[in-house]
Order: sequence, then structure tokens, then C-alpha cells
Amino acid sequence: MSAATVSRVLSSPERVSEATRERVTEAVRATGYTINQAARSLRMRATRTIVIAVPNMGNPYYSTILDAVVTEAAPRGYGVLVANRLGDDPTEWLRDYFFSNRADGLLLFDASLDEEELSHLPLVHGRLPLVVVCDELLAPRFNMVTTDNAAASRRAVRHLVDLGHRRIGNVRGRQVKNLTNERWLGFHEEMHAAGLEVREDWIFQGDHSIDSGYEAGRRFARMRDRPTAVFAANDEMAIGFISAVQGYGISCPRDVSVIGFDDITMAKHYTPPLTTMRQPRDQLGRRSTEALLNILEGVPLESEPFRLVLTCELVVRASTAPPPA
Amino acid sequence: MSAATVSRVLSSPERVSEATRERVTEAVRATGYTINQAARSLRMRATRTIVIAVPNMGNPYYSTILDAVVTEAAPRGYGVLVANRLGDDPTEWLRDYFFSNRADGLLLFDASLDEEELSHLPLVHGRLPLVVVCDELLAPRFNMVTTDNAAASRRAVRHLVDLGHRRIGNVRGRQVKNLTNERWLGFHEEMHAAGLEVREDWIFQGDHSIDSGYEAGRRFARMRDRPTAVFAANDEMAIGFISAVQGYGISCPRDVSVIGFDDITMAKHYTPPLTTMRQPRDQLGRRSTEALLNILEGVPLESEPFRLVLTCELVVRASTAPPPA
DNA sequence: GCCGGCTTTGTAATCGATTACATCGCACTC
DNA sequence: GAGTGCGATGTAATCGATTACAAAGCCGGC
Repeated sequence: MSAATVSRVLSSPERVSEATRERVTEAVRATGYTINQAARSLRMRATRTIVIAVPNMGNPYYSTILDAVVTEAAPRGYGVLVANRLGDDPTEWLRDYFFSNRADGLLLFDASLDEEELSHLPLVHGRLPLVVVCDELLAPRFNMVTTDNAAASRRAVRHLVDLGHRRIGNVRGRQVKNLTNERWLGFHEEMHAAGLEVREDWIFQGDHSIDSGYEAGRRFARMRDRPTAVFAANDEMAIGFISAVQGYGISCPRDVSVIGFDDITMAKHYTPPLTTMRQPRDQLGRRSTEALLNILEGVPLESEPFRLVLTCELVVRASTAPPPA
Repeated sequence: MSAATVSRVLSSPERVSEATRERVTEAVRATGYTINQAARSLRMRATRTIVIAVPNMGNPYYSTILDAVVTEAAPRGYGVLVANRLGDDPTEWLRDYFFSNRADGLLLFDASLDEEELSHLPLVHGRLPLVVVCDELLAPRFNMVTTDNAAASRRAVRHLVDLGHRRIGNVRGRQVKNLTNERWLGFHEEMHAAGLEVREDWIFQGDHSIDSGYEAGRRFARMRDRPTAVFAANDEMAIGFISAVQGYGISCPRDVSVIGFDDITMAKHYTPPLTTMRQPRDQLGRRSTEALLNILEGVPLESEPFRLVLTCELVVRASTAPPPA
């Protein structure tokens, strides 16, 4: 019984007679034999592993997506490596995980990498083994799965306007991220469309963390002339904001309406339950992973390159209401 | 210039003359050469990768720990593979990741695996390449990093007793997990020590999710004879509980005090800010990873096997108060 | 001049799975 | 019975890094 035969039983059973196939299968079971993935990877020039690169894994927003990614990849035989907080030098990080044959594909949640660099990734089946998720690389040659951030932001502002608000502020995220920029743009556009003024002093700069939302809320509470509603670029900042203003005796939604973005698990159970734009996070994780694995396995994509924009959904809860009379 | 020399420059530079070392280093830089980890893994019989096995990656409790794990492992050259939701057959999962040489070590957050099976893992430097975190395998031969769950639960209950509560309920987690069981035991012990009755109808069965806490809160709100304080086995359930009772016009902490467990990021910013037992999650992640990598690299451990119990800290916020008069 | 000891570098075997190619055996046909 | 074709299996090369061992070069001492 040669190694070749065993290999054939495992990879292409139809090329082996039924008798030997059963003998081998039985022996595999008996000895508890498991394939050596290192040897396989070396020979096949493929590791059956993908890397997911996120700015901050501790953020529940990303961890939910990771959950979906692993759930999608595991049944197809792929492992998921986590690269957290891309350091100052993304090149080093790419070397460590990608060029050193640790992984075949890349799920990128932080598009602050050099496009030039990424363009030179070795192609797989003529395609870049890379999908950018929840963020955007401007060049259209990259595969991408994201949501309609700008349009969703406009709908969020529209919701506030529809409630009767005319004085609307914004807690925005860091400008380095394109998605945040899009949300900022959407805010701007809809304010303009509604004929409302974007006041500089009602723009709070945050960094997606609860604490930065809290800080924004404190600044808000100390103002003399306040907006009656605030659009926060994510739920964490919205919650931090509400938490802070409540400490100053300001009630949400009675005194100020707050709308968030993402619909994290907590949003529904916060006090007050948070009005927000729901991102289909499960879909973001699953569809991007599916696309990446299809690239790696030479399965045709729906489009080439793959560009998918999912739609966010307005979820009205109790943190928004008409402005005080 | 032979491949052997290049390999030596990279792994043990002192065995190569300075002249060639520099020539090789320069050539490596110029060609952008990167080591092939698959080949290295095959030859060295080590992948420089560890697996982290968690019940539910979407839970922010775990994702914060994952963050710490990756942060600790990356600088030591180790990759982190994520295995989510161990399926019905943990054996299959162990085969896929561990025995197939995809990973060298195992960080296990769910001790519902068969101890017998785990005992037969191939030893590395005479030690099991396995650390159980936040959960407990009873057999003392396993390496373990956890917190003083039972004692911390006693302190939580003690806090409620000190505030004057005599009627105390419990939202508990699934009994399959040892850590949950410990918290349950701690609750029981301290109730007993304080001479208080553990009433069956005040025990709410949850599953660590917000929703199960919410369900518990609803059942609580509909009761005629209620406890004045509740100890929830984790913060998610505590928050779900408060969220539910508030919907029934029951105020926390005026009508009912609630104490949680973990101190997730949200706890501080919830309304009311949550009193809770803080788990040193960063330490849990870092110390367990450090121990596992030391095992893999033959570095001596502080103890053999490695058993570390970290201390939880009572964080008093606004969700607990003396009982209503 | 010769030898031992030392550093430096090259040679070749090795890790385990895959796969092109060769070989073997069997059945079927003329 | 020789030849043809096909399916099943074995043989050996391959992937790229590591490392035991060999070899070569160099130095100094006697």
C-alpha cells in the first residue's frame, strides 16, 4: 500500500478501486491518521488559511463579523488567522502573514494600506486574493463588500428631520477611514438637501470608542446653545454620548434625540433603546468570505472584480423623538 | 551562495562571517525574499501558530480576550487561528486544527471537551501544549488560567448583603460550564453563610446572552413576591434583566439592585452604570498566551503544570443600593 | 613542513503529501 | 495467442527550509 494510493483515497476516491478504498479508509480510522497540513501546503502552494485584518478585535462590531467569517470558512476547510491592530508598518505585517505562505487570502477591514502595494499581491486564478470589507479602497480593481454608508447616513439625518429637528449635530469618527468619511459626507449632503446649517461647534470629533462618545456628550452638556438632535457615526459613540448627557440631567430623547449606526447587540437593550441604522454584519462577514474563498478556489464570481454594496436598515427605537417645544 | 548559508543568516547569524552575512541580508532586502512558512513548518515540525477555541466569538467578553491573545502572540512570531462554536463533535475539530499540524498549541475557553482525549495530546517538551482559560478542567494535570469565580461571587453577594438585602435572587448561566457552576456555588455558599434562604423561584436560568437576561427580567417583573436584589452571572444578563424590568416601570436600583459579572466595556456606560465584579480580561489573555508559548518554546513555567488564579475586583457603580424601605 | 584546531561554507538527507509517468494486470477482440 | 485498451497501483521527483556532516581554508605551534 503506497503513500500515493492513500493520498488518492483522500483527495480523489473515484480513482481508486472500491476494495482498496475501504481498506485504506479503515486503516485511517484505526490508526487515527491525520493529514499533515504543512506538507500539503508546501506541495500544493496553498495553506487553506485566510487572514482577517481588523483595526481592533476588541470591538464587538468586528467580533460579530469574525464570528460569521469563521462560520463560513470552517465548513469549506479554511482556517482563519487574526491579525489585530495593523501596526505602523503594514508592509511588515503583510510579509509576516501573507508573503510567507501562512495564508492564501486576505480579508481587509482597514483600507489604510497602500493601494500600490496591494496591487502587487500575487494573483490567484488571475484575481487578487483580497476582499476589502466595511471600508473602501478607491481603485475599482479591488474586490469589496460594504454597505451604503453615505445613503444610510442620509436616511439617518432624514429621520431626524422628519421628526421636526432643524438643529442637528454629528459625532464623527476618525477621518482616516473611508467609511467614516462616507458617513460624514452623507450627513453633510442630507443637511444641505434639507436646507440646514452644518455648525462647526456641533461637530464632535470621536474615534469610534464609547469613551470618545462620552467626551462628546460632556462637551455637549456644557454648551449654551445646543442642537436638539445628534447623529453619531456608530452605536458605541451614541451610547457614550447618551450616558454622558444623562449624567448632566439631560434626558434622551426628551431633550436631545440621538441616532447611532451599526445596531450592535447592546443597542436594543440600552436605556433608552437606541434608534440606529442597522448594518447587516452577518451578511458582511459571510458574503465577503464566500467571495474570497471562491477566488482562491477558482470559482467564478458574480462580478469581476467583486463589488457588493449591502443596504442598511433604519431601526426606530426610543432614543429619537420630536424636538422639545 | 548556498541555501544553507542563507538559512543560517536568518536563524543563527553568529555562525556566519560578517561579510557574507551582509551580502545575504542585502540580497534578501533587494529581492524581497520571505521565508516559506509551510516548508519551515514541515521541516521543524512546528507551525508557530496557536488555536484559540471559544464558544462564541461574537461575545465581546471573548473578543477582548482574543485581542490580548493576538497582541501577545504576534511579537513572538506566532499566528492565532480562531475556532468558533465547537461543534457536536470536538474530536473532529481537534483533528482539523490540531492533529493535522495546523497549530502547535491550544488555548481552550470551553472545557466541555473530553479530558481523556485531551490527555493524549502529543507532548511538547514533556508538557501538554494546552492552556485552559476562564474555565476549568478538574484534573490538575492541565495548565489553567482563570479567575476566582467562586470567591468573587461570594463577594458580589456579600456586597448586596452589606447593603441590607436579605431577599436575593440569581440569574445563572448554563450549568455545563464549570465557571458558571463555580459562580453558582459561590452564590449558594455566601447565601448560606449570611443565613439567607435560596428560593427556587428566584433562580432564573439564563445562557449568558442579553436576551436570556431580558427574559429573566420579564419573569421577575410579573412576580408577586420579588427579591430586592439579583446577582447575575454575567454583565450581559444583568443588562438584559435591567432593560426588561425598566420596561415594566421597575427602577434599578430604587426597586431592585442588580450586580453583574465581568465588567464589559458597556457596563460603565449603561443606565444605570452597572455594579459588577471585574475580571482582568487583558491579563487572562496575556498570561495564558505567555504560558502556552513558553510551553511551546521550552521555557520553564512558574509552576508545573501552570495553574494561575487571578483575582476579580468589585466595582461599585449605580445599579446597587440599599433595599426599598 | 606537518598537524591539530578552528571557523566558514557547501553537500545532501530529511520532513510528508502530491502527481506525472511508468508499470502491471486483466478483459476483450480478432 | 497476440495485441489493444483501460483501470488500478507503484515509483520517483517535487515543494523549500533546516541541519548533520564533510570539506575546505586558515592560523599558529613545534
